[in-house]
Amino acid sequence: MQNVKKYFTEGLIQFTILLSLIGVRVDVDSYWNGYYSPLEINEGPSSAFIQTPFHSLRDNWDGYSVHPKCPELDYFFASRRLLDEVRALGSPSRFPTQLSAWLVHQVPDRSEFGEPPNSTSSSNVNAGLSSESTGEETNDSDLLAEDESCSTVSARLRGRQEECQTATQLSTEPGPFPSTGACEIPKQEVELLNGQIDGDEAREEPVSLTQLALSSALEQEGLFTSGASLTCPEDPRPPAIDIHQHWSHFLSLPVSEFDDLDPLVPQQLSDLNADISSAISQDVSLRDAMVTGSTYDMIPPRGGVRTLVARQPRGPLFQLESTNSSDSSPGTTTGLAALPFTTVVNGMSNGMLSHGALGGCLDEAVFDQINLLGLEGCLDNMDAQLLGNLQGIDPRVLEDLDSDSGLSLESSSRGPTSPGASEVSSASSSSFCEDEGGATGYSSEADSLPSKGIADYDTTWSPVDLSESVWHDHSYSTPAFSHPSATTFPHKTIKQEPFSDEDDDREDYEDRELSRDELRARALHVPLSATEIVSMPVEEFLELLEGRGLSAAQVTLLRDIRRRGKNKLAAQNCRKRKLDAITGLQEEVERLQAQRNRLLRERQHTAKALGAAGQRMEHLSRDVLSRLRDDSGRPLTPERYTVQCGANGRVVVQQIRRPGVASTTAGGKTDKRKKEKKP
DNA sequence: CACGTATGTCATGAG
DNA sequence: CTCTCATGACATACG
Repeated sequence: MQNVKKYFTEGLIQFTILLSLIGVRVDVDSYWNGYYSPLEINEGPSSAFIQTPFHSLRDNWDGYSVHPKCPELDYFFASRRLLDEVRALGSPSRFPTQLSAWLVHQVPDRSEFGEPPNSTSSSNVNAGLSSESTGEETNDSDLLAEDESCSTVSARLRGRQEECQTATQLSTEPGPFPSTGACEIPKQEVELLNGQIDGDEAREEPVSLTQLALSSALEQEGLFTSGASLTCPEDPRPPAIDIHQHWSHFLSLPVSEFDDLDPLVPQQLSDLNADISSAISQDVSLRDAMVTGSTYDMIPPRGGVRTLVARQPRGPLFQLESTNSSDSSPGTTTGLAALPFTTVVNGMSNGMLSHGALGGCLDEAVFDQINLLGLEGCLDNMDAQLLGNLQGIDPRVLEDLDSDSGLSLESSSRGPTSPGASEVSSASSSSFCEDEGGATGYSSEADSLPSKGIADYDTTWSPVDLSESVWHDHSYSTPAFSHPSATTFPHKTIKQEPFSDEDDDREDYEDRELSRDELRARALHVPLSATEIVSMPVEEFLELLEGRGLSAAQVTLLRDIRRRGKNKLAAQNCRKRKLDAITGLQEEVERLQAQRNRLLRERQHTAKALGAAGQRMEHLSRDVLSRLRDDSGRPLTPERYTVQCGANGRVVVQQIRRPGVASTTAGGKTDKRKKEKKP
């Protein structure tokens, strides 16, 4: 009997929970106010969030003294707590919590319907809850994290319901109830419940509910439909627009139909999947557009977000740029200070270049330039053989210089013009030789400059400066500019590798490695490397320009070298920023895609749960109606009665209105029954 | 040879 | 005004 009442109570509670799930405020107070009114459910913390043993609640139930032996004790507490849960569910906006609450109640229901009861162990219950609430996606950490809050509430609800079940079991046990306080429920309430409630366990009841006990909920529905007749005059068929049918329709919707409930995500799952694919394709497009696989690889990092890592397309520069994103100080020489060293280290690590070999190349380059300038006399201690070899480079050097277009070669004839003016004048594809008839001239100057170059060198630059700077001046075409000390190491690892092991290519190597500006600088006997020219402070640079008695061509060249070097660094930084921005956007796209997938999984999970809730609610509604009796003692049929919630939150069993037939509200009916059975 | 990429350079604007 | 930086555009080298 107690099980019957418990079942009925839980059925009502679950029904109210289900009503709350669809946004209807549930108030069962009016239904139970005859038993223990007022139900101050909203007073104090909800029992769902208190881990108080139910034994302690027995003594503190709003002044009501409940006897521990009372068979209604479990029902009493269960109802109170479950009502608290219903109230705690609150607005429909907290749907996940509500859904979790419903899922919580699914578990004991299952245990009632054949699953092995484990309600006596809260740990077991909680364990079952975790597996229940998460469903088939328990291995999904995201969903677990998302459902953590819901699971917490669910666990509490489960705990409360477990207490109720425990109370039920304890109440059915023979002997004194193990409670500290005395509880007592009026006898008429027990009678009322005995008369009203029955269920599958009703076979335990002696007489009255046998017929109901013979059938399950669905069977009862058919039974009542066929044979039962209520005292209320009504048509045998429900109206077309029936709340119950409406609910049934709502609850009988397939899972996919519940997708429409989410206005924020109106698309169907199939569409969403298509969107995912499209998003992936867009991602790939972006990736392909911005970073081709020939140069970059998308490697999955630890965090799951792929990052761009350069495969050293032409040197370690982009590897440094792409990976060292933190070094994003725009254009600062300090930020780029590590470039030369990194380049050197990388080049050395590759084993493609030895310091000795590079030293030889540098020597050759130096001698080559010296030879070009006719400065052999200044370095008479150099290897004549090497110089002779280097002399063969001269024509090609000149050709290369001639072929260079867009050179901003400020001839001395134009005077020390501003960089812009010189660039405009040099915008044409005129060869360097042709333009450089003056101080910065190269080919023709090679022959005409020796004496002048020697003179300039002697007058403006010290031999020490020349030797040091020339030996270090190999890095203008490389991203290494900042640290002069690093110039002692080879800077050009990109193009050195193919030629480092072949002596025949040294000439080409040197020819390619030396930038045009460096060649010009050497032609003008500027012993400073481009790195030094670019990286030196502006004060020092100005002092250099003004204090050494440089010619106009030298000043112009120095300015251009500095300007171009600065601009080159700026361009590298700009491209680095662009690449970082692209990488960041790509990571953002991936992150959003992952979030979207997670939300889609959550939505799918919710839709499944909601569909199951709908089915459960339909069954529960029928079951509840089948367990109620009208004035004639006959069960209520879903065809003629519906369980609804009023605007005030009251749970009512409403008779289905039919045209021309007066109907009674369920609230009145409920109250009526209560009044009838609780005088 | 065409194409894509990397890099350097120039022009320009802003600080 | 000069210097520096950022950036688009263009040119060139290279695979």
